[in-house]
Amino acid sequence: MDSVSIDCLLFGFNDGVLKILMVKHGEGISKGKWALPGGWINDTENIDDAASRLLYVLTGVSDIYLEQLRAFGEVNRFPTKRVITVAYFALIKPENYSLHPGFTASAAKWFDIQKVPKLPYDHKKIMEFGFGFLQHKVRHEPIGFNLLPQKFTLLELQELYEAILRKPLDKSNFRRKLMNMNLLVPCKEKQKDVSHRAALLYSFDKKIYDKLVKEEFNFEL
Amino acid sequence: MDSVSIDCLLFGFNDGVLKILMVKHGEGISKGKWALPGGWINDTENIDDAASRLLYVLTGVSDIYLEQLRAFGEVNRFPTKRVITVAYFALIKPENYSLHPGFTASAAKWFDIQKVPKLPYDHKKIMEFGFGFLQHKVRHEPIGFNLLPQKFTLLELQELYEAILRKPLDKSNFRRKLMNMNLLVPCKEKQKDVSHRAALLYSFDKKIYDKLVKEEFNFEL
DNA sequence: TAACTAATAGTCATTTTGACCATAATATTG
DNA sequence: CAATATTATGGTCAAAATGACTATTAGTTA
Repeated sequence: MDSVSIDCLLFGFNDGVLKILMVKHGEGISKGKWALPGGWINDTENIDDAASRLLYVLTGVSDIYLEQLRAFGEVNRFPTKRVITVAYFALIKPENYSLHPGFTASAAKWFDIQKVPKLPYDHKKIMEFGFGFLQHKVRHEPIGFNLLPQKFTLLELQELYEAILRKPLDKSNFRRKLMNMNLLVPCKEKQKDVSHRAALLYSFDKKIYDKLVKEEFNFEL
Repeated sequence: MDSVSIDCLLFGFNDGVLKILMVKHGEGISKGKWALPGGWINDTENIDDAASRLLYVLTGVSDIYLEQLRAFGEVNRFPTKRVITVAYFALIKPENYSLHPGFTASAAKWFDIQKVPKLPYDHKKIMEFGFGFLQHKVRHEPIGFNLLPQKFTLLELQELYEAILRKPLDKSNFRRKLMNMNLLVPCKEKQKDVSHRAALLYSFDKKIYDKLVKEEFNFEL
């Protein structure tokens, strides 16, 4: 089973910017290049488990929900032989995971999605597919639980949506729509250390969040 | 490359009922059983091409748009060895394709989705995933071009939606929503041989249809 | 203290929705 | 042939949602 591989596409959100987790290959034909964390599936593990394992040994990131994107299987996507890869997707808070490169990775780093270096194989295609998937997802499921800090302001949430959808949203309408969903619960706390009026902090109502994930939901703004 | 297979999930619509295309295995460990059309990927073909080829040799169905669903890779999903399968999905009009079983298939037949026999491997899981995919798709893309005859009545279209969503829809509201999309063009023809008032026939406006496929679209009814 | 920045709240016309009701056009039946 | 049945088609109406704004508030900083 050396003909099927895994590639992981992890999105994070930081300083108002969408990021992608990449590793530098420490060996093999693409040594020295940055690419998506990935590797070979063992014969004795489910592919979902292989994705978790590989992500962990390469980057140190574990205990996250990896969702399958799809398989990529162009004949010549890999240079030396025919390799089909199954891509996985996740959203996490970068600050909650320290990166520990290992196995075939000599480094691991978050890249601003707009500043990703040239990628080997069809990783650019995978990335673009995954970003499209994220754009679709954000419109039909609540998102943010895994991307924002526990407590956040409405503007931070809005900036997340704007970064994913790549378009400006109306502050007032965004606010109204979110509040009508009952998805957010106000904390008794305010923002600190800002050079203007401090905003109220909110957190997600886990119950309603989970309900909306299942329910089919529409968020066009 | 004998460790990756393809399985195809084809939906059709006939007599107001959703159908699934299945083949009877003519050889191998599941000889005599009905299952999704599928087989092995060659080393020298893209997986999308493998899906088209296998569907053709097994059932005679060709020239359709097959969309990848995802890979299924539980360790024990296949009895004799470790096999990862990539599932494909399509919507077609059964009456437009004559079935010619061949290769490892001794028969090919459309099954009412509610009356599918017990399936081998994880084909039931694949079918359920595909049906969920279809339910999601119908809410966010126009659907029907590949499922309904060239000219159809509004009630036929509504019955298609009801079969997929598995819930009754309000006739008047359905009509209004559809008409406001400008997706349908009235033909100058009416239904024939019905024992009640004949309905006007419609067909899809291909341009608007294609535009809506791309656009992100919302259809909650 | 004035200027600035972002938070928060509200307005309002328009569109969309959901749940109905009414009438029209055929076909079948008694 | 009149009554009945069946589906088509069109309309109503209140409630909710949307999009594009405007206004006010609270705190910072020059």
